[in-house]
Amino acid sequence: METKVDCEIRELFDKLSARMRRDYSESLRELNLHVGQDNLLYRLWSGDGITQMQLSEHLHCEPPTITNMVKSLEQNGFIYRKRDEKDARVMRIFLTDKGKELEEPIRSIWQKHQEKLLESISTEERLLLRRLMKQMESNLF
Amino acid sequence: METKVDCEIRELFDKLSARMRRDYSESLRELNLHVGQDNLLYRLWSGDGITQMQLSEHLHCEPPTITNMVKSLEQNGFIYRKRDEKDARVMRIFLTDKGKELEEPIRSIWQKHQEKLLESISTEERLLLRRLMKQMESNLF
DNA sequence: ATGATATATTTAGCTTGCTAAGTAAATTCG
DNA sequence: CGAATTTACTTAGCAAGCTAAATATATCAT
Repeated sequence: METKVDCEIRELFDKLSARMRRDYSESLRELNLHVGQDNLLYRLWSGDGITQMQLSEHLHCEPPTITNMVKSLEQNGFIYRKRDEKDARVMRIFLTDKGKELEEPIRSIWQKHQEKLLESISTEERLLLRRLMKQMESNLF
Repeated sequence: METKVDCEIRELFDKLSARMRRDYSESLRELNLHVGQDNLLYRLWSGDGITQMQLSEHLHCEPPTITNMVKSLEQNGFIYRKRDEKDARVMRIFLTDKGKELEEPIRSIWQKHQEKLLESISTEERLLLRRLMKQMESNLF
């Protein structure tokens, strides 16, 4: 009985996150972006010039993943890389104007999807949901 | 204020699903499996011999993705493919013994992760969580 | 100072996931 | 019956994400 509930939660979570990913993917395509790149840009909006290592920590993904994402974003003119002056090992990542211009449209896409996701869920329920998700998050770490 | 809650839910959801994916990935590696392959096998346990098209619908992913997953699982000896006798276009997918043997260890991995995820969350809260997730799911479709 | 170790990034190679375009078989319709 | 359409799958090519191993620079300890 309990196991069944848990299992449905696992399955639901799986289905939901896959579905959200696909939906985001579709919306972001209009901006010439891939899923995940929005999160990287988000980090840069709240502070340019951080290192790939810092991005890797903030986005919870491995350094080679950052290398690839950064390469792709650079080729598309959204960011540029500059070697650190003090430490020649580190690369610092900066937004181009083109990259800065994406903040508004991306935030608007996020909001659109959030609204759709949380439709017909009350404020109290949203708060509860957030609490439960924070609990789950701390369970995993 | 409301927007902030929504936004945190989006971010939390993102972080949680990425984290779960990484954790599953690590556990499944011991079985020589990749994340996602477990779900495909799960479908087959509840009924062998379905077509790639049916897999594609059940797993909510595109036919080329199924082609790739099936190819990889076949090369590793977990499944085999057989052309349909009536319709030469369709491929039917079957479990090998090696594939059938994975059911127990995979279920046990799932359960282990579910327990960790839902630790310290009461049965009432789990039920509520499930309801909210079902609501979100139907919002997206 | 120099040899060993640690850190930041890259490269190679894999799978999941996608789209667009191709192939082959079945079905439909004139 | 035969041409057009639909259906099932494959191929090619891309990005996210991973691991393992390579490279290059810094730092630490002797």
